[in-house]
Amino acid sequence: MTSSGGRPRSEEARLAVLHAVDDLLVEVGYAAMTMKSVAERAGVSRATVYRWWSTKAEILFEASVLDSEKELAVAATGDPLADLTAYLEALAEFLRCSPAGIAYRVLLTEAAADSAVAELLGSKDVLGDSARTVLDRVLPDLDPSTADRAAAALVGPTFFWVTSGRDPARLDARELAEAFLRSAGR
Amino acid sequence: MTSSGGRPRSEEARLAVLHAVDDLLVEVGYAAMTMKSVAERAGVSRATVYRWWSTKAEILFEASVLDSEKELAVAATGDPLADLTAYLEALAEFLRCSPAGIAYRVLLTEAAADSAVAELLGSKDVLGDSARTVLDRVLPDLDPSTADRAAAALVGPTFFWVTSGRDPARLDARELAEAFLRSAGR
Amino acid sequence: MTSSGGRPRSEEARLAVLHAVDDLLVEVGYAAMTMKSVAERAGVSRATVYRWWSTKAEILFEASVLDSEKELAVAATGDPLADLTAYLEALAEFLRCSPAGIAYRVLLTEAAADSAVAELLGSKDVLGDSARTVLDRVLPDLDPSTADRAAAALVGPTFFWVTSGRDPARLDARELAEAFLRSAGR
Amino acid sequence: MTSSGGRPRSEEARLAVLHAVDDLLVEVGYAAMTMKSVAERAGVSRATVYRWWSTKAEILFEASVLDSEKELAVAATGDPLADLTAYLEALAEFLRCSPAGIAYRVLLTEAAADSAVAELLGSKDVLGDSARTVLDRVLPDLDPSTADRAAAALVGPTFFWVTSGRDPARLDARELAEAFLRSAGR
DNA sequence: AATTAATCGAGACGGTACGTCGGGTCTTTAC
DNA sequence: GTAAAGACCCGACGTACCGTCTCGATTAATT
Repeated sequence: MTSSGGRPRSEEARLAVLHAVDDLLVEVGYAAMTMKSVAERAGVSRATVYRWWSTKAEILFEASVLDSEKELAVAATGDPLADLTAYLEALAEFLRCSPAGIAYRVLLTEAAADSAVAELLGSKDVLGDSARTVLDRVLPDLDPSTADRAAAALVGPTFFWVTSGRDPARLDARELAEAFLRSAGR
Repeated sequence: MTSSGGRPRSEEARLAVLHAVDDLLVEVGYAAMTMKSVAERAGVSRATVYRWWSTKAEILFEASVLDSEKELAVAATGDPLADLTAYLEALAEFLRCSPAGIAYRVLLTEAAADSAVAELLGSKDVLGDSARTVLDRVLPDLDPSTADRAAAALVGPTFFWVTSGRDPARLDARELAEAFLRSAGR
Repeated sequence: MTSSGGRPRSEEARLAVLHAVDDLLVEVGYAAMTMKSVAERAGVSRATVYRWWSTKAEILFEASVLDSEKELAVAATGDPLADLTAYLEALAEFLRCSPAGIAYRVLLTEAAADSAVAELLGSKDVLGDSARTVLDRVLPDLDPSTADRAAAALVGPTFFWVTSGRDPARLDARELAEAFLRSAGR
Repeated sequence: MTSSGGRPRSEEARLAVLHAVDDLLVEVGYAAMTMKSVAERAGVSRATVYRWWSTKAEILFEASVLDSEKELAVAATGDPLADLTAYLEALAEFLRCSPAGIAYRVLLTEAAADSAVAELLGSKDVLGDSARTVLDRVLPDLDPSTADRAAAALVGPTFFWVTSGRDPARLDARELAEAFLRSAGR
């Protein structure tokens, strides 16, 4: 038997850690978010953190995936332009404000240098998946082999705008949606 | 007189540090690139590093700006499509391989959590400037007030593709250039 | 309960540090005996040293007190002159050769400039106590109010001789003991 | 000629350094008295300090010898007891308060570990010389071969009392002088 | 007077120790 | 068998002083 006897894992501790990571990320940033501070914020011993996660990145990834799906989901209206506009607005909000979104951006950069993080991210294409979900709806006859290029064309401008710290007020989701449809030949 | 007396700053040491950050960034990544390792790689004392730069980010920024301009410059051919294609190819290469480009991406992410880094980056819009230079050439009648949105539309897809770790071989600069011109209405 | 949980302090580490200061003091002297070198010699991390002692002086004091009592103890023979002679010989040996004695001398000097060290030393009068123990035996009717002056008269010449670096071979403990008894009116 | 031309050494700088050392020794102690702080206090560049002295100890020794002789000199009264009492009072004052005296005590301790300092001190027996000068006067028929033991008997108790941080008010120079004469057999 | 040469202040240089902090591990007791 | 407490070793942090060095500027004695 794998688990005979013994004290069961504390779900309370697990969630406390995931929330602590979200909080600390927006409060002090990735570099200053130490395993020690996570443990203290969560009211958990450091050993407990290490028992379940090896690195900051792992905790962050688990916390990010936990929230990203529902934050990037948009209701289908039947109108392609409206759907795309809603998605781009949700995307900007996600990247700019949500702990899950910020965590995702941080992990993307860490992945550039740390192959373990890269592999972690490869296991779930958060942004690509959400974009393709919307694209399947508004462009049902899209060639699957180029779907990810279309996703990049859709996500890219907003992603760059937010990531490069430009003024979010000057980001016009509707215009970007129109431009996307126009370039897609529609 | 402003600076009488004293041993002059060693330009040799300055360049050694700037090259050391470039090297270390690609070799071990941002997090593992400690001030100590920078000093040792540069063959310079830690005190000398701290004398001229406060943080890793400052060194990285100076190193990045040093190289970015010439790496992102493309010759004018007279053909809009060719110019844009060449630019997007240089951009992908810059972001994916160049130490200066990787440094820039790292700094963008750090800026999300560290306002000092954000301010640093605000002093020079490396990617935006290079994109606008090309846009001025191929779309001379572009409204200046929306030039940065056009720049984001041009840069965004490639930026996202590279940043999210997608296969560079499947990135088609010519197609992206065409899509951009199409969405721009020629 | 006062101290439940937690790993107990390593007595091994404590003794290793106390022995390391003894060794280093005689090998390289007080100034060159850095906290770093103490930790390395003891095979202990610097953090562990700092966890239990704030300064070199504190370690040295603990190490000194640990050994001084037994090194300065002399057996009672019943003969005053023999007892005093034996004590002065032990005293010279202690001050000149014993790590504990050298540590004590160093601390006395440091106390001149550092009030924290002065307070430390005030908590235990190593030399005075040992001298009074012998004096109680050989001069039982000594006025307690002047016992410390008698102690200074007994200890002083030997202390000065050794401290000022004079030839130990020319130090005659018996003669000093006789002179002391003579001046004490006995 | 050995020294043709060139700017002569600044006597002003020399004295400024010697005074700075005295001041700093009593203000911050030996350990905290860095070469840098000496230079700054003296209003002199560090290079100038290093040009003329190799170590703190050398500066301290030169400063100490400069003052010690006159501070330990006592007028001859013709009365042995009065002469000795005056000397012991001057000695206590010197060791306890005078920068030169404190410097001397510090150097004695450093000498225990640093042979260069020991050699420096061997070049001039400040305390022994002063004691022998007085002894020559009050005990003219003293055997020269045991003069230094007598000096130790005279100086020792006061030296120990002050060095071990005992209350100076309870130090009775006259009583010590009487005890010395008693033990010397008149 | 012009030259020469050793001095001076200033301050950057490569080192090293400082005392602190976070890394991850381990040991103990409590649940 | 998990959890909390906390000591352990390790190594980077940013600072300060070490002693050396390269400057430009000053200051006499020698040409």
